[in-house]
Amino acid sequence: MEVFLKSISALNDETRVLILRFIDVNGECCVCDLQASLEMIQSRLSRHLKILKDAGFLRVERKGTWAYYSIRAPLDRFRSEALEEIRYLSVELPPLKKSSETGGCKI
Amino acid sequence: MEVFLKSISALNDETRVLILRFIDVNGECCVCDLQASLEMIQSRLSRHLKILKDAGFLRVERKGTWAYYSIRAPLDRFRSEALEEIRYLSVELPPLKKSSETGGCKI
DNA sequence: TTACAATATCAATATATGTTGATTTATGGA
DNA sequence: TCCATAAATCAACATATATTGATATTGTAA
Repeated sequence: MEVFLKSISALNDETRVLILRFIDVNGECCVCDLQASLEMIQSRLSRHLKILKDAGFLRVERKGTWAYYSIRAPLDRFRSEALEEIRYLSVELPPLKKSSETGGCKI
Repeated sequence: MEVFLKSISALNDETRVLILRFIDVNGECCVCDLQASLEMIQSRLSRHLKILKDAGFLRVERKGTWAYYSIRAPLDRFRSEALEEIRYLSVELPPLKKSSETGGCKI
């Protein structure tokens, strides 16, 4: 029950659904890319990324001071179905801004 | 997005997951059966049933003063997967008390 | 070591959601 | 009609969660 509710409550927020979808579409992103692309302040983004990671949807890989988030693989059946459902939502997704490649973050 | 989040937020509560599972296992139940079986006060139960109904998981059929709730059929793919997931949770399910058959409700 | 950048966490506040007891609505019977 | 029962809704309160700005942590380079 706990694990199920953890997955569910992680999905129970429009911001996090957007983040999941964005990473699903664009692949691995570092936090500052997400900040730039989704126009969210850092503490807010960091919080939601942590919730999605703890619920088993995302994984993090640290490279120096950067943290790269991607969809965790493999996802179990239910999380996979949830992600599939999110793929079919009509969401206006902002374009990816690769701030980390075009001259560093400094956001 | 709205519809998806409505489904998710309906599932985002241990009480409602229990109610869903209980009705899934026992079939159609009236509110006073649920009250007796799950030991919940009426207003609390009624609230959660409404949320599950509005989210598309349950349907109601009124028979006189009684309201009978059952799993809505057919469920769409995602709701169906969610229900399937709930079937595999290790939940201690109280036995059904058919108060409505054994001499009326009067709870 | 010091400084700085990226990220994580904390504290305060605002908003949403759950619980309860009281009230209201709807239905059926005397 | 009047009353009783089942169920829904309301109001007050408690708890949980999101947002923000500030602070702490971590890693890198001078």
